[in-house]
Amino acid sequence: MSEKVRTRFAPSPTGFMHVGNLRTALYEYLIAKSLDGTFVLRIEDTDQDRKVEGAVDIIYNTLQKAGLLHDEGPDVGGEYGPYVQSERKEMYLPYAQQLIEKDKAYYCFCTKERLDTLRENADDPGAGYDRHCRSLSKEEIQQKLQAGIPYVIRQKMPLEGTTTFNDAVYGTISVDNSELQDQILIKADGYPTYNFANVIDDHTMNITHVVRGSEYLSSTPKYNLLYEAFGWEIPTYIHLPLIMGKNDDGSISKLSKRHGATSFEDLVKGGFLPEAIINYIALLGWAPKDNREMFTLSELVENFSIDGISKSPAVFDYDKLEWFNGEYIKAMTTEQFAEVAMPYFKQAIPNKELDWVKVASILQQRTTRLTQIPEKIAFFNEQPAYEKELFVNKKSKTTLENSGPMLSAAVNALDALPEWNHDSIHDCLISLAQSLEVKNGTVMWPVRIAASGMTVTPGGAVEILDILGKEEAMSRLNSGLKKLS
RNA sequence: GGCCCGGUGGUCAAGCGGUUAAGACACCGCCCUUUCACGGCGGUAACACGGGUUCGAUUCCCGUCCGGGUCACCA
Repeated sequence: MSEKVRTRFAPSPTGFMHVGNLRTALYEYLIAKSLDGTFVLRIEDTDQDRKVEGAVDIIYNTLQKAGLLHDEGPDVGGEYGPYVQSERKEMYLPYAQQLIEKDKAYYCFCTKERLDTLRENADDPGAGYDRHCRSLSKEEIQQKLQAGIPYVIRQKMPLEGTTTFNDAVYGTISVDNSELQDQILIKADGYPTYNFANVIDDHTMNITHVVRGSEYLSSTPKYNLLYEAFGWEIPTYIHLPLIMGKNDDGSISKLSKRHGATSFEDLVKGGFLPEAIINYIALLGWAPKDNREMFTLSELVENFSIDGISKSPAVFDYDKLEWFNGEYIKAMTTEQFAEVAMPYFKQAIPNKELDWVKVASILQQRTTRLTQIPEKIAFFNEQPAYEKELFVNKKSKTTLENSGPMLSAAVNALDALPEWNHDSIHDCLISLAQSLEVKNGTVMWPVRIAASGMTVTPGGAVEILDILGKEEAMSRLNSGLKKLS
């Protein structure tokens, strides 16, 4: 019987979802789904000091918004639960004791203080633990245990030889065992360390593909030694290239807060759509066989394959994300766009009821981030003060001298319109330009300036007048006229 | 510093012994146009370096350099 693929996303509840984590979750989801497998969510909360209130909800919300729905997890259940490590606390110690019996682990009674001074006094920055307790006699151990001296359990690394493992993207990697520290498996508070809990949980939850960032590459030999000590089958390792950020000095490093918005929530707050974020990060470290770029989540499932994963780190490019975002915005219907844009409309124009679909229609092609919307439409709410020099435009052939007459003619023609809508305004102004024998821009420019007070606006003179409504439009035009006289 | 990994335009990236070395973003120019966008067309720009292997290396091997990661009672 061939085993079903199972991947897991195992975040710690830190209070935000870093895009690197989200990308890992995405690939885990894609690997599982593209292989008809199961995607599991497991919460890794073994660090009691770092507990953050509400952090688990952020994880749920993010996965939900991103569309990465898990098949098993704390909230949806499953047959391998519990899915929260703190609730599994009791099961780790017996496994660690099993390792002690097999002489693959040992009790360590060293205090934190001793370790600190050890570290301070070391000339070699990579010296690490001196294995002081590794050779304690059985009697000494019994004695200390009975005396209630706090202890941790450490993994007993082989002193010689090498450990080799295979990674689906990086290939075969060998490390000298002498490089490996006797890492802690069980902490003094009884909780397992991440590395230990990971192995136990992945095995007991039947995880077949361990997917994680390449920062774990160098600790993977330790995992393997653990699997081997237990006699467990080693999972398929899939290490992902890191997502980097560019620093001010031009160097790059692991993407972090100083590089700007790096959490899913921050990005959404910054006006990016979840679909665009997913699409973009899917391509950070993976490429399809063809050169396609636009993918919905389900299209990613169809096209994803492990051999398309890249080895080299990728710099997060906000410009490219923004391009994707713009593409997603343009692909919406106007009504859909109006809906997602509504909070931003209300922010800029809290007290007026405009024809929001019309507003959306002039904005949609020029919006790449939703947060750009308020400043673009604020002039509808209130006309900004402007200098009459705005009426001068070379390309439209407008000057301080001819703008007045143009505007005046437009006011007269517009005022006489029986109907006020896009087409009537358009035809009126176009025919005005024709009868005056000037280019369209020569009448449109002054009208748009007077209507908006802005040199750059979404939409042209016609759209703006239409949305403003006749009363407000005429009032603005007339005050523009006053300014020019 | 030790160990591990990586190195194709500014960025993401195809390529997997023989190519005029794709494509996308960004940038620049032109066109369209009632502003700005959108759209269309075009352009600048890359195989880190040095040795091998080979008839032939961006592709394979070695070294150098550069970059990153990792060396916690954090995950």
